[in-house]
Amino acid sequence: MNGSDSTSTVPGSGAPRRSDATRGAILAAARERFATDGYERATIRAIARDASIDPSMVMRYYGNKEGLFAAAVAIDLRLPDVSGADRRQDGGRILVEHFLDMWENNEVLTALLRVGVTNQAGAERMQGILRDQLLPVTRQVCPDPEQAPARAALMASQLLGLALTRYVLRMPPAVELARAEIVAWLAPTIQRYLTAPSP
Amino acid sequence: MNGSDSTSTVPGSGAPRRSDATRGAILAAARERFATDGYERATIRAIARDASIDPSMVMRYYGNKEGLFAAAVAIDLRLPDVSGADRRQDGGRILVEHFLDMWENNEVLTALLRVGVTNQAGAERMQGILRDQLLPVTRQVCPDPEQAPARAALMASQLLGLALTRYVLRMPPAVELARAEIVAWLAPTIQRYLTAPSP
DNA sequence: CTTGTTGGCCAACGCTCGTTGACTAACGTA
DNA sequence: TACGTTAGTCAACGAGCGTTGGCCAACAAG
Repeated sequence: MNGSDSTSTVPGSGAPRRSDATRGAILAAARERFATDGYERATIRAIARDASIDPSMVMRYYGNKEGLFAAAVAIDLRLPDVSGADRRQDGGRILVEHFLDMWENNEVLTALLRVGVTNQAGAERMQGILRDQLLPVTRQVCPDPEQAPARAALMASQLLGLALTRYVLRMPPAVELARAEIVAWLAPTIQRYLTAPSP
Repeated sequence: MNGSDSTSTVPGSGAPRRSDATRGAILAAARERFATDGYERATIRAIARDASIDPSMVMRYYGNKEGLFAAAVAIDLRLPDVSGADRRQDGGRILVEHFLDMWENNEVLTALLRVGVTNQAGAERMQGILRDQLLPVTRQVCPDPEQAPARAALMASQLLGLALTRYVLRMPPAVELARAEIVAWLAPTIQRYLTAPSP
């Protein structure tokens, strides 16, 4: 729905190609299929059909299915800075709200979660996001940097668990929770994992 | 590893069949494959190979792949009673410890989580477990029974999130958490979702 | 206009899958 | 011993998959 990217893979790099529209259509279709079907059931043929091109084009542009997945799923959580003294005490709420925004506007996150569960490359990609994006934020804020990995893992468990039950498994009571309820319940949890003294 | 079942589907019902050993071997192999590979990549041929029989036997005994999955994955969480006045204040810790025991001794849980993410029938099975097993316990303990679905969903999000990061995605910091650490961090969270006044 | 390059389609390959049905061996009973 | 039932094997089917290579059309540069 959003226009985060449409044509060229890396905007402003290299010469624009005549095929950029097709490349973009393939990536968009791939993201949607991976998000709804997971890795195995998202077939190249179905993705090509969605993009209204021939399956062989996918191979030409992205090499193979794994290459397509790698190109389609690039995630930048754009985590907000919560290291300021005024924001530190509010980090839980800020992070929960940010995650809800992300998950509800970006099908790539659903795609990666679905793929990570049945595909080793997908699982490693998620490990990388924890390590390169969530862990640094945690390290900046939590009391003892040595505890940062454990605290980041706990935060990931709660945030991914919410995404799992609400956006992937679509368990009715999790779907029916209002956004404000989720924030009210989860913010203290995340805040505790982030800054509370270790129990 | 545990001997919760070995031969006949429903112990003590119907006449024992000569093929009960084979049926059991098929179910055991199916559970293992579904747990490690998920639904699509767990092929009937591989399961039959593990059980040292012909793939057609699987079809004969369980009809088709969905039937095999339904027979292989039957989950009873055996949730402890935490409605007693003395246990109510400790429900969080008791439930977290119980879940850890379950997940570490029962590959069926991993199988169902892996399958639920990419398979509609699996997702519905998980919804049923929330509804029929976790929800009743929550309803008995939480202050306002009308809030039970929301509270149960919150508990499920944290507990399934831990299982996801630790047992499925195997994120290193989540794997390295000691059992006591997990209990110490998660018990207050679950306790709060269970009994704290709604925020 | 010619020619090289790029974008795209088509038909087929080899493979694996779930599933089927015919056939054989072992068993239990009379 | 004879026979129906059960357990199991074997070979094949149709379909869908990822992937390949050859071919044609549109464009850009000389």
